[in-house]
Amino acid sequence: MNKKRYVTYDDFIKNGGEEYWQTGWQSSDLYQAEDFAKKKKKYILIEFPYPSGAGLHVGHVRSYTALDIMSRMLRLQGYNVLYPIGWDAFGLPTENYAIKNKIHPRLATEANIKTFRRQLKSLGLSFDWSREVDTTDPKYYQWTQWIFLQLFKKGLAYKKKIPINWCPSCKIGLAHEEVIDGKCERCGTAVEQREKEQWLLAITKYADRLIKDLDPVDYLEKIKTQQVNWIGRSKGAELKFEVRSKKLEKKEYLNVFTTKPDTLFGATYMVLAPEHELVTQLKDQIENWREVEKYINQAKTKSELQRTSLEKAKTGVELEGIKAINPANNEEIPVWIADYVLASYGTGAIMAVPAHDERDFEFAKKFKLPIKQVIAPETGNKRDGENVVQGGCGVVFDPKSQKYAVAAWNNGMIGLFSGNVGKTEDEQAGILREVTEESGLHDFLHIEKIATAYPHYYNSAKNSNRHGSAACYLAVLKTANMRPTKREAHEKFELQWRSPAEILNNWRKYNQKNDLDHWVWFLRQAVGKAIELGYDSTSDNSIFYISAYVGKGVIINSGGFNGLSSDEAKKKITAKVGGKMKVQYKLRDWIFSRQHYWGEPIPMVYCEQCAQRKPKVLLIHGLYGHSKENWLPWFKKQMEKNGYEVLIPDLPNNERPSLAEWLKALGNLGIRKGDQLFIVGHSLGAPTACQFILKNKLRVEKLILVAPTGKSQNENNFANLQKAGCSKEAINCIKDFNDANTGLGKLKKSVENSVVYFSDNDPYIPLDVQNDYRALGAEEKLLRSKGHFNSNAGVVELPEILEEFPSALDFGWIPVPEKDLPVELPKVKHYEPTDTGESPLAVIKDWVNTECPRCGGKAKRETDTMPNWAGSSWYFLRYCDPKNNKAFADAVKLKYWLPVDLYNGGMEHTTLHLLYSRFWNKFLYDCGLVPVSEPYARRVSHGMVLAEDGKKMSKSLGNVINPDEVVNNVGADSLRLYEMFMGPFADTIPWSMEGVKGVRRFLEKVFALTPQPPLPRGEGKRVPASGVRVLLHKTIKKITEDIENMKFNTAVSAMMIFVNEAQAEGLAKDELEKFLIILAPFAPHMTEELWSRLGHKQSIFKEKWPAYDANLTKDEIVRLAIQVNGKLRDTMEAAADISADEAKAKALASEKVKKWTEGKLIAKVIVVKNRLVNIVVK
RNA sequence: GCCGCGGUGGCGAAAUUGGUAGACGCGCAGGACUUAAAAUCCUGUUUCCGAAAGGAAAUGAGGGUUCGAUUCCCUCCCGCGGCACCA
Repeated sequence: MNKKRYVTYDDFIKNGGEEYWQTGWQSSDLYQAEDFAKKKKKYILIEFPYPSGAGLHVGHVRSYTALDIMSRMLRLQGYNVLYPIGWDAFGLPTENYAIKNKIHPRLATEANIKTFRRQLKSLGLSFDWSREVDTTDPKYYQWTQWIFLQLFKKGLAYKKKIPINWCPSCKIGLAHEEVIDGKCERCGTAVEQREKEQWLLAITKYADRLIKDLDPVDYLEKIKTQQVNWIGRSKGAELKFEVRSKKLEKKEYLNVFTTKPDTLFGATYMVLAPEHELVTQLKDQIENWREVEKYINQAKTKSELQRTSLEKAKTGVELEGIKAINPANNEEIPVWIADYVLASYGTGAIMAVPAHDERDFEFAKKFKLPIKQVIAPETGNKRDGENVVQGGCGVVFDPKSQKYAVAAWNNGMIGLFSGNVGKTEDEQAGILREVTEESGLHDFLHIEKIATAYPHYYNSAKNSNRHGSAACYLAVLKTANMRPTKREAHEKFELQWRSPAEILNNWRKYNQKNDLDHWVWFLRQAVGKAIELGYDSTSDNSIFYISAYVGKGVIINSGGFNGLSSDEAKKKITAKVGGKMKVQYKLRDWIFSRQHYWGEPIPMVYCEQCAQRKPKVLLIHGLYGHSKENWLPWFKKQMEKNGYEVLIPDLPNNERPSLAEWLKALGNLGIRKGDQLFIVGHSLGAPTACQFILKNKLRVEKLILVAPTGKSQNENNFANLQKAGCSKEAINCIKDFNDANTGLGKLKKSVENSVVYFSDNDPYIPLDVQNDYRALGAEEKLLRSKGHFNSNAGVVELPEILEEFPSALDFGWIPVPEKDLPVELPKVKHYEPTDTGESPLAVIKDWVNTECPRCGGKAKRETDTMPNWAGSSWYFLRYCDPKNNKAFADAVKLKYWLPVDLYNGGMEHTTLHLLYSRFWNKFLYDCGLVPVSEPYARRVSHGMVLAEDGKKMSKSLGNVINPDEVVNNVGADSLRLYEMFMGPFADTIPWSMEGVKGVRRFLEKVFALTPQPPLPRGEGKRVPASGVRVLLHKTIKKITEDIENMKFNTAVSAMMIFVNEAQAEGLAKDELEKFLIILAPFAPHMTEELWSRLGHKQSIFKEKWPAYDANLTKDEIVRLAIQVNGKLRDTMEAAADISADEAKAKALASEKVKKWTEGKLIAKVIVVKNRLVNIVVK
């Protein structure tokens, strides 16, 4: 107990009252989470801070306090709460600070952490300090490196040459997030693109799951949508175009990705990204190479700034001498390069459909390329009994009057001149005939087809519902000479001249059923055309313009596909030209290399000798198999192209094989233990492969089994084999092989990685065979309709399998053995980046030069380091077991604590950190190392705290609020309470020093409420009863619910209301105690002080959260509003749950109400229980 | 341009999700205490008319649905955040 006596709250703050309790808490185990405790667990997590030199921000205080309140309440409610803290300390600001001040980043980091720790402790946050982690601690980053190695082993980390953001002034590669508006964050120089080999993580392989698994978790909706948009999944087709050149005999093909294969007939040209490899490949065939080269170079040096600038005018160059063939109609179309096509998305090439894509449209207009409509918009709403018709309308323009001809109907509506076209009649002739019959106009200067649509509409003249193709023609008048019109034209409408704006205005009134939608669209396009042609110089071209139609509709101008809906046509047209449906993502693989000092070293070694030696692939065929069959020849060719040595032996006796014989034959291939070896086994080759590895004790990088035979094959499968012409003896051989295939569990040790392919329609290998190979711990992949992966099922290529092998860029990259981790950051004199753009580590010769872990020869370490997203991608796992030196965390502890029940962070981290950490967690889950596939059950985010001037706090503006000062002036409790009270937790709110005074006054009142010396139990200034007691229980209920819903601002206000009442009415001791407990999470120091002052020996945080009496939270007397016609005229008090009739009678009896109802008819009385009575009078 | 969020007193904001708009706090005004100031306490405080009683208007603007709209629907304006040639 605090021996000091504080008379006022001010005494308490000024004389170290808060520090006293902080010291007390530190030496207790109050806030320590207990592994495996029987109590229910709750894992509450804040994003761990970056310990910058600026110290703690009041924004940190806001979110940490909020979750502190949550944690404290949960503990009081009996939960075992984990609320940990740590430091995300690698990264640029510290490195820059170190360079500038010539101090080692390690020392700077330590100093900063010290400050942060002191500041956080001064706020009375209930972190479990015994679990503190620091990403820059080798004991921590050892495991960050370890996870990277697992990613590498599973083929998810790979090297690739990619363009990076290069600052020519700092001579350094910049991370995406270091580029602000196309300029270097540090020096403001415009950033260039430069090619560099980088480590990438294949997050795109997880793209689908990162979207799907958002479904069950409780994230704020906007966080989910931001993640989904960032991943940017789109479904489409990959289509192949033939490319021809005048000189070229050999055919080349160009793949494009499109979400709209239904518009293929409208593809009138193709565009490649300037970086597309085909461009340089075709260099000799391109007639205007100089011009093309110039454009490519321009695109390369075009800075990020220029690319993102507002000016988005399309540029491009045609590849002269090159043509592509549209596979839909075999038409020759031109090929262009343009930088509006991105190399990094899809295939880096597009088919351009200007009629149905805005960007293509703009490009086509600028370079005068043909525009061909192939989708007609379907407008209006489908109706019963539609007659199918064909027709259209004419938009007739008179250049002299600058007006358009319309039919003005008797009922006030304006129409276009339109009608049906006969079956044998030419469309244009028919529509012009209708125009002349109805208007009399016939002498035209210019006639042009504008577009076709498929409207549903009601024809009032013919009283029928109609649907069908409608074309629109623009007709520019030469003279206004007239011909006689049809009778209908005299009787029902007359010819008038109007401006297009007037016409649209008129249609707005009559278009309730969307019957005129196609006309609206036609008019926009036709007038746009008239403007473009220079006839119409008065209409507003921001309203009337020709545009691409990007919606759905009915297929036209597409051969046999005409009349289909665009959705149906997608699949059919794709199938016709041999394309395949495909999914694309905006998400790119994660660039994981940084050329900086202050990050985790990437634990890889490059060995020149190993790189020179070609890795071997041994492919073992199956029963009846040989090297010239199925996908094997294709595989050999592809893999050799990729730099592998491929062995596909023809094994003896392939019609009646014996395992011993096969193993012997394989043994003679000259495979040695030191070889970098990959083994593929197809069908019966699979058990052979397994036994071959076991027998020869080989080390294998990756084992790939395709449609493996296994003991789970059943008689049915063998019967199928027999039907296919397989002899009984051969079938017995299969059984022999399968029986001999044992000891697979041992393979795990010598095989780094394994994968098994099955097909969903394999007649011989049932999916049960998966069980036979489970001991391998292999990844299982199920492909669609591949049969038994043989040519009978049409499998002569197997592109999926190529992705299992590292690319040539990865040859020679050897992982550091796990026992040698961590690879520690060496001590250096300078942390500055080098002139060559290499990491500063590259110059530390002692460190860089090392031994190859595979061959023992001379090798060099990777000098790039990891981005600072690495350490933060798994820190929440480490908190569960922070001191473990055998594993990143113990599986059983993870099982107890995960998932994180509540995770709070800033919106700025929803796309990167959140996505990256979900990805790593999923990966570890797939490895069986983490118990949940989604790490965070609930994610919320906090709003920013702005400076008092409404701007962001910044040193240069001098508007920073330092939490230390606030704590010194008013105390930590006031700071905490104010940050909760300032507004909704998720909103951005400016700081107000005046506002702090308000909560401080509140705390002073509470302090004064506790008498000294303490009162005996049950006694107070008044006899305990009624009002205050009821309010207390209501307040307990509200605070409990508000904390759960993170509505801290209203919780504080409810406590203020309670204290105002208690001050006036007095308070019994037990009531005061209950109140102090609910206030305790918000103001821990003061409540702890008052608790001891009331005579308690134990901490208030050892108490139980008070329960409320539900009976007391219900009102006995309610105040009802009395409205007349919805306006408040009086109120009345009544017993709760008063009946509707009584309430009505009572309301009608009110004098004030009578004033308003007198002499009027009471039409209706609405009674809302316990709320109001509304009298409707006329 | 697209997506998401928001617009309520002088200020930060409440409003049981369609039911008495402005709780609570700040500020301001008047008063008490004081020689005085600060602090504290009391009273008032959306705007307009009115001495008051009372009345009218009001939740960015306009329209709609409803007995009743800050809340639901449509159109528009403004602010913030994210993405930005993603085929």
